[in-house]
Amino acid sequence: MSPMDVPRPALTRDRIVSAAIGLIERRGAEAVSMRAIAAELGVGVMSLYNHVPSKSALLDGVAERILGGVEFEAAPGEHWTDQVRGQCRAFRQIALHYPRSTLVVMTRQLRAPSGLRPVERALATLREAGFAGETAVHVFRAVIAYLTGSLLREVGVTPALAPAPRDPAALEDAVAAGFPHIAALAPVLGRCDHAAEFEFGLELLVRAIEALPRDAAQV
Amino acid sequence: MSPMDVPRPALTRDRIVSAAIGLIERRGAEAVSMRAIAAELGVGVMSLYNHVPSKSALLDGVAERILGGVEFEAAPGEHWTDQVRGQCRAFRQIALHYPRSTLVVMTRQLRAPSGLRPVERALATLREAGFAGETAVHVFRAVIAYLTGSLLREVGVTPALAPAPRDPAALEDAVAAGFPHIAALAPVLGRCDHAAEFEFGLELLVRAIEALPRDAAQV
DNA sequence: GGCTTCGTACGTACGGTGTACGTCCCCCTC
DNA sequence: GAGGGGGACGTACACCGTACGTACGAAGCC
Repeated sequence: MSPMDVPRPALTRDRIVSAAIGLIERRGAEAVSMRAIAAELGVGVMSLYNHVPSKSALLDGVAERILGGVEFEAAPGEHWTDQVRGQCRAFRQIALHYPRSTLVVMTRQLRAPSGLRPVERALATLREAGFAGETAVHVFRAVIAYLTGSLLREVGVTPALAPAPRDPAALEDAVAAGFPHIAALAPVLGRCDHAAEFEFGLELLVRAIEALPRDAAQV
Repeated sequence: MSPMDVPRPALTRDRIVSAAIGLIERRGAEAVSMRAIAAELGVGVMSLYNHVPSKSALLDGVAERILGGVEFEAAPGEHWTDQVRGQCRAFRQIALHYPRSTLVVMTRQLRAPSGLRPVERALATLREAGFAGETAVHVFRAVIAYLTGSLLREVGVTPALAPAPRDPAALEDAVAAGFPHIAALAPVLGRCDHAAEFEFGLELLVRAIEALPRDAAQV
């Protein structure tokens, strides 16, 4: 009959994940509910559970999908420090592309390959740069920590101190409350060029890593 | 009458905040509900709203209380690099003292003085070390990013890659899936001494900051 | 072709959430 | 004692995740 002539595209885990991502980016992570996703797909709520065991697993799928979209391939002859920079910037790019999903992606610990591929690439770069196993992991974890903090700030999960002292009243309050340095730096604290801050800290880290002793320096 | 002879301690914003912190630490942040807090205090749910305008404001209070408990005073003659280290470690101490509240504290942007005091102390240290305003803020933000990422990992909000390859099967999977470096480093990746990792990255950052040009070096 | 089987979509229902609203009662002031 | 104000409380609403039972359409078998 006619309902068969307009078959909706089959309900699928992939379509559900896509709808969830769209919903998060459009209306925020806390607006995501199974009902909202079902409505978006024009489908009953419980039909989702035929393809996804739980909301938590669905969010795992969101993280996996987003993480899988990063481009991690390095230019062949690139210096290892530039490879590190490139991998960090690749991470930043996806975070900016899916800003409101960033916290979701970062808080899910996934064992799936899409989560391990960036780890593999980073460790490869560091070991080829001449860092022994133990040191490579230390460096890796330090960089990850910086990345996590930077990106969570940039997407607004964590405060940036940015729009605070826009008005002079807050500034007066600051100096009156015994915060002279904050008052003095208010114009600088009021702005936050995320790209510049990211590069500043990244350069700081890369230079520090470069100064570390290596077992077998190459290139 | 007799109900007056056993007067419950007056319901108070402070007591509500304390109950919330206790609940978060005992049963996790997602177990916090107005009903659970009220039950903990032996009180009706809606009575809470006489002292707290909303759950969000209550969580602000939690963040404020915890942040206010940090000890930021520096030893007088201390070198500025040791002051930086000390302030970072102070932050880590509260994070470890309230592990399950850490995400709540970090994701709330508060304008209250208790949130600004650590900022003021950090900026004072950096400016006294001879960093001009702009640079001081850049350095401050880089350190904050590292702190955020480190502590969120340590309290378990963000994955640590730690207990993954406990069993040899996962390791075999890793090498089979084309992750040779992960496989090779599995024993190192399997452990994560958070204190050591924290100090490693902190040292990396402090040395890098020390190498930065300063307008007026002192001490 | 007829029958069975199975996967998927769906409606209903339960226990949870934050909180708006109205009521009641105790205590303080006059 | 009378009046008033503030805090404690119960109820109610809209929403959440999801367990459970049902109904229907396609596929396999005789």
